[in-house]
Amino acid sequence: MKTTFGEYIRKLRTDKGLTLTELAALLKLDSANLSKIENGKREFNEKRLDKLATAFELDLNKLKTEYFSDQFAKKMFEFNCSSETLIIAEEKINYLKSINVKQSEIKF
Amino acid sequence: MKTTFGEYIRKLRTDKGLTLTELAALLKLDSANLSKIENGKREFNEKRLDKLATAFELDLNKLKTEYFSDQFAKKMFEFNCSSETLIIAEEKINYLKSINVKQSEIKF
DNA sequence: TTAACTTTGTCAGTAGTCGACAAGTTTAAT
DNA sequence: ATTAAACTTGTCGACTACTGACAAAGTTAA
Repeated sequence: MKTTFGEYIRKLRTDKGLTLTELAALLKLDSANLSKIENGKREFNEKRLDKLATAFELDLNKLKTEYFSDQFAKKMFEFNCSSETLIIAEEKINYLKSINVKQSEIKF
Repeated sequence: MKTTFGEYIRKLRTDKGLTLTELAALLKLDSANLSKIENGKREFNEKRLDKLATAFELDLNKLKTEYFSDQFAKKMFEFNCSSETLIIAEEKINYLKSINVKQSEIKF
């Protein structure tokens, strides 16, 4: 699982013996654009994650993990972020969750 | 450091006794929009990170850590991602780096 | 060679972001 | 209570980036 998201899709597709055109149809997108996605020249739109999950009978949560980790890695690579960024990110998620709880408490 | 990026800016600003208008001028943006940023209703554009660093004499790397961790946390919170996402992200960064090294080797 | 598959380039349409301004609200001092 | 400064919120046009679509070129394997 250390591949990019594009490489990941490609593997899924070829393992199932599908052509770009066939998978593109399932995902409701152009085969040329799917090619670009697999080669990392376009982004896969997160709105299509559920379609991808159904196409390959995958767990959506695993897919989200694969997808968003890819997004984050690309950003951090591009901007040369320290690996501490991910640690702080985790802290912030908890902070956001706690805020959310508080807000719910106030609301109801 | 468990705050959002907006709260982080606000703290920096108020600690220095600056008004929105004053800081906005330093960052070359509208005070109304800076208000939205501090309140999490608009994004802080990453292109302005260096201006922010100079305004508060901060280390740009620390600032990037703060900024991108915030971005990632928000995404993960919004899409309810598993915390495994961050672990996989770290693996992928190493993968990207190794690819990059290989490409450099080929190129030169 | 030829047919299927894949890659690459381009472009118009569209969606989302950003700067700017106006109007409204809050805060603090008098 | 009045005022002024600080802050918030809503809106809108301009700008930018993303997306779908198609054509054309390149690759692969029979």
